[in-house]
Amino acid sequence: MKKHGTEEKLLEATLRLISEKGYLGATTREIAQGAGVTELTLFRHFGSKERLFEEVLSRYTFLPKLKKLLPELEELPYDKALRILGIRFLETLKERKPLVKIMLSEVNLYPDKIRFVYNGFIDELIQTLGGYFKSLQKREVIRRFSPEIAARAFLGMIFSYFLSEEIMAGRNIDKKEMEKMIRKFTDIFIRGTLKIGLKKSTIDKLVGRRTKLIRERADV
Amino acid sequence: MKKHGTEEKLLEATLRLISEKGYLGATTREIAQGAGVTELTLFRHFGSKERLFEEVLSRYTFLPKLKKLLPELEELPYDKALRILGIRFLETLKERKPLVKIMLSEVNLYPDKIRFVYNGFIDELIQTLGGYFKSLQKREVIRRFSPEIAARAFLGMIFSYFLSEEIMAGRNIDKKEMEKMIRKFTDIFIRGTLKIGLKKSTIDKLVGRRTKLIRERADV
DNA sequence: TTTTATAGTAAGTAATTACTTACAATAATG
DNA sequence: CATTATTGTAAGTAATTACTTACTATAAAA
Repeated sequence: MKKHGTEEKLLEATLRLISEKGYLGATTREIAQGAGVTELTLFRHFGSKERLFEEVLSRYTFLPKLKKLLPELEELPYDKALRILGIRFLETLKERKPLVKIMLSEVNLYPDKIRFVYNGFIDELIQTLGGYFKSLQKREVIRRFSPEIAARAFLGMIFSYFLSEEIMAGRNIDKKEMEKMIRKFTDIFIRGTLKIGLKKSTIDKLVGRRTKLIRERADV
Repeated sequence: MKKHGTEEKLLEATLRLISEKGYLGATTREIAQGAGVTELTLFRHFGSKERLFEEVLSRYTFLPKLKKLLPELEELPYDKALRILGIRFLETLKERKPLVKIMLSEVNLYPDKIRFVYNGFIDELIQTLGGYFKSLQKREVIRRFSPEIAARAFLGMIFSYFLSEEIMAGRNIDKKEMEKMIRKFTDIFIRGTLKIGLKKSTIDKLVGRRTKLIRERADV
């Protein structure tokens, strides 16, 4: 008479198996077996495979714990704040790896359901980080640029790294490597966003552009 | 008596349907129908569904046209070179969108086959871009950092943007928006990598770090 | 003790799947 | 014209799928 435990086990097994074999590849029989119950029990609790899947999506969301990190960050130096945020982000991705896998492989089959989860996650993230950038711009620590685009850039570096290593290559990013990569990413990003008195001519010279010429559009 | 046309049509239908519905979701009947032939014709040509899929993977690879772009880049100013490369990269992703989708959603089902395609693509890309960075480091345009990691960072920003917009949100990135985003990404990246005489104390002050204190490790 | 909620056993449903077999139609090639 | 390669039609295979029905077992709650 342990209804609660049963549903939990079913949901966990579903998350695991669908993330491994995809929605169509994970059969209800397998899922039930993985949860240690009968297939019939699965249907008695969730009615259909699709409803079970929906339950998984609504239950295992990404914790928005990054949001409440924002006030703490404001008191830290810029570089350290970014590093902490980067590491937290990467840790969250690792924790929620099965969910990330599901989102990537099931967008086509269930666009609405997946996008709902994805947007809730990404929007919040970009807003949070973008807000942090805005406050730094007011304090004249970093220069003027679109905070949202910069947030995309920063998070994008990290996510692609995660995708490449953990999802595609199937490797495990350990803590040491993680910190090393985040350090290098943030290093580039910080110098790229800092408000330093850089004369345009200095950049031009370094970059190898002939300043006198009429600037042509990037006609690629 | 047009064998060639038949196989081509089958391969194209396979690429399209698997990218839309996944390997398990795309049935041989549908694929045959999509190619305008009988299901039997499909099996006569490729023997099995899996072999047909393998053929698709080996045929529609990412063109390594970025590699031969390298010599041209060396003659351009740094910022323009990066922008061109970024745009080319994004264009390639858009052209090969079905293949990207397949790679993302089928890594779990066919890890080896997918990783083969993926690695061939990503390695070449990182090597190419990394090589470009190396030469710029020799010419003292940009500062010292790991060229491969920087390449990952740059490409990662763009890929995540593509993933978010085109794959997850299902939107189409038009040329105008594409150039705008690439411009902003490269802007951050270039300032982040340029070799400018930046004193550590200047950075520290801006960043808000108290330089006198003992530097603590990023104990996150 | 009786009831009730939750589980299991066992058997079976209809639909769909990848794939096959036997045979006929067609059109280019020799 | 005869051959040969390619496609089609039609029917069917065995396996698997999500899901159902009828009945039993068990343990907590009443």
